[in-house]
Amino acid sequence: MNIGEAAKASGVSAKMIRYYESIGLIPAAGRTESGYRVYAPTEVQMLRFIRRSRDLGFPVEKIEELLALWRDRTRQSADVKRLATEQIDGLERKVREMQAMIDTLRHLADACCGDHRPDCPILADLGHGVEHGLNGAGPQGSKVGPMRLSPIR
Amino acid sequence: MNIGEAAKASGVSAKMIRYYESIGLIPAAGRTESGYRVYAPTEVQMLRFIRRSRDLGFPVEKIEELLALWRDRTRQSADVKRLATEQIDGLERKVREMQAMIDTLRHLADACCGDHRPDCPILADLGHGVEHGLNGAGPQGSKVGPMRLSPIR
DNA sequence: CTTGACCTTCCCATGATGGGAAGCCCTATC
DNA sequence: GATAGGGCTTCCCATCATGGGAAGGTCAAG
Repeated sequence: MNIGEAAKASGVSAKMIRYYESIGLIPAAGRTESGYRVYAPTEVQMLRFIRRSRDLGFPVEKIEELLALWRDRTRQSADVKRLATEQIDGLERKVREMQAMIDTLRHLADACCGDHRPDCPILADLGHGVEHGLNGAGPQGSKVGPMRLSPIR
Repeated sequence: MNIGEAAKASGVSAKMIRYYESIGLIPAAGRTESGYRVYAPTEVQMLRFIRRSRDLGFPVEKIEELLALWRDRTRQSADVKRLATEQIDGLERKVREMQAMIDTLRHLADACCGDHRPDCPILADLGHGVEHGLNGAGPQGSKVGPMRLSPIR
């Protein structure tokens, strides 16, 4: 099985397979006499493992740990579960941040009539940087809200 | 006002101010005789605009458009609103993707007892790549679900 | 005049991925 | 057997927004 076939079978692009090898996430593949990489079903399975982990949002660094646990017959499932719950927590944090952005944006967009006239509360907010009253209840409204979030990245 | 003061006043780091200037997002700042950048309140306001737009998740490319509309007295608020709703749509798409990951992960984590034993449905799923039965109802369950998502990025 | 805090430019790194060039290899077809 | 086309190899570059740091100039307070 050469790299193209392994890529198709695993869902990981040939480019990424080489990359994963270069950073040591997977061991160096065997080679034919002419230098082509050769993959056994075991290695394809490992690539599928990686692909699936990526699909769940795990960074390569964490996938390294997951792979180590996968290979370790004496692992403790608690370690795996911890990685999973940490991943959940990280994703939920990002979701909360983005949801806050969405809430602010929707509030602003709702206030913008979106016609041919130039007046626009969205630009007014961005330019002025004032409180935008997501809590319409008045001046005693708490200052909490979807503002000043750390960037997503 | 030098770059450090402008950074503090706007919430944009000096490093990023220089970067924004280098990519043409903001016009080149004035200079003192000795070469220090000088910022007027107008420019600080523009930086705050950028900072706030970034906080709402807008990429620099879109901020360029927002700034252009901000400066354009003959703009149509519909254009601003379109940018905002596109941003909302993009964020919501990402939230949905992440929520699907969270759902899958939570399902797997719930099935993992997380003790000292090596048996782990999380690793079994990642390694085997099988259906993981989010719909516990049986074999007739639909195949839809939080699988094979495009990466977040 | 020295010291420390600031400024300047320039280079490098991130994380995961793709694009592309230059060159070798393999297979099928003529 | 020659040739064409597709696949493989390595190497470099780009992304996107941000930070780190080095080398060197500048400013203000003591």
